[in-house]
Amino acid sequence: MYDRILSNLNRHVQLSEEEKELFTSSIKVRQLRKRQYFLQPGDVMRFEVFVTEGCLRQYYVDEKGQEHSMMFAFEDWWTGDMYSFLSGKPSKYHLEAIEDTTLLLIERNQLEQLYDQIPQLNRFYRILLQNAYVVMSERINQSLSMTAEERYHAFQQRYPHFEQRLSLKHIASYLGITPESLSRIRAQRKNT
Amino acid sequence: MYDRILSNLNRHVQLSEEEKELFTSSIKVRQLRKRQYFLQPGDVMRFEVFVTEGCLRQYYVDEKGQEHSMMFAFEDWWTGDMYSFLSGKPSKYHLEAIEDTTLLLIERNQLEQLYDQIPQLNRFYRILLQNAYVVMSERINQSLSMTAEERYHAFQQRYPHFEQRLSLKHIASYLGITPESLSRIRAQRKNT
DNA sequence: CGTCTATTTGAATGTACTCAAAAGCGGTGG
DNA sequence: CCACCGCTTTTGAGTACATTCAAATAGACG
Repeated sequence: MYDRILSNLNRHVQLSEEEKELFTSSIKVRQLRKRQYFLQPGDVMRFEVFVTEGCLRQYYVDEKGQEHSMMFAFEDWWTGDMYSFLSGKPSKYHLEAIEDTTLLLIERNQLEQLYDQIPQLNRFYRILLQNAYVVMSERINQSLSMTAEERYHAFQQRYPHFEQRLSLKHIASYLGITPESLSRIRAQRKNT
Repeated sequence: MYDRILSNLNRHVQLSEEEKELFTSSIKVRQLRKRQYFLQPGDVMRFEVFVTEGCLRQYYVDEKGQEHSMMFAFEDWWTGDMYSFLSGKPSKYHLEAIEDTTLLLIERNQLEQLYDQIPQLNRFYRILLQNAYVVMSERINQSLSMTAEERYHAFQQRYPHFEQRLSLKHIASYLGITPESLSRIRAQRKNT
């Protein structure tokens, strides 16, 4: 049950058995079926979310009614809504399971306690966040310097396994282009 | 000298006098004149950087030779290159003073020590990073959902004071458009 | 003052979008 | 198991927004 999250922690910190015990005892489990929502706009995100199975999509619907995928979290990824989680204010995002999904949850208060009880955890979340930040910068970089086609290929290279598990529509909304455009980019590729 | 950085710290953590002493004793100071570089591609970023006076621009030059501004750090902001700082690998970015600038620097090793000596500092950098992350998400959001013109107005609203201190060219490269386009957007505004 | 860079303006071009319709695919219920 | 419905993907035609290239103007700095 907790193997995946513990080995995830273990990438950056070594915890004692008691610490592991303490950590896992703060975890809640949540099952979602495909198309179910974990969070919708207006909700407050009260948890840190770890995906053990399946995939969550975080997306935003703009004033024009367009969906924009901010991130996909497959098994072994952390996700959530940092802004809402920290500020306690309502989220702007949807968090939707795009496959049958299992989540592990840590509530905010619990996490604060854990920070005190397991000092290493500060380090762990710092590293997690730093990595997330670097990935984000990379993405901004790409949105500034690349064409739609280049962004698509960069996406394929960085996340080779995503392609099979995501619909064209979802990938397009992550890249910031229309499904039609992505379809054309793909078609073009095949004929070269 | 250290007032600005100490009151910056004070936003999120309360340090004792000894802790402040310890912290400031790890700081190096660096003066840059307008157009001087603090970092260039290939350099390794060895410092956390705090701007006390002036402004640093972080930018990236892509394969086509285009400049893309990733961020501007005015007085009272932290900046750097997270990726290079953490990994010890060469940076892709330029860090250029666009005004006469004063920087406070904390070397990586020193910071690691400070984390141990001043546990609160973990908290401080976590919050700093969380905020930076939220700002970044916001920016990705905008690049996915807004036109050039909308991004420009969002930029003006969020950073009303930047406009006077940044050139059109720099703003354009931050928004991901050409200087010509931004010039036209501005011209259009005036005639309505 | 002269030089260099930044900004503006114009015309032509291109990339990606919108709208529309057809084809493909998957799931559901009879 | 097949037929149907809804959703996804593809394809086409016309359009819009932003780019490129070029040249003129304005501004900054020595």
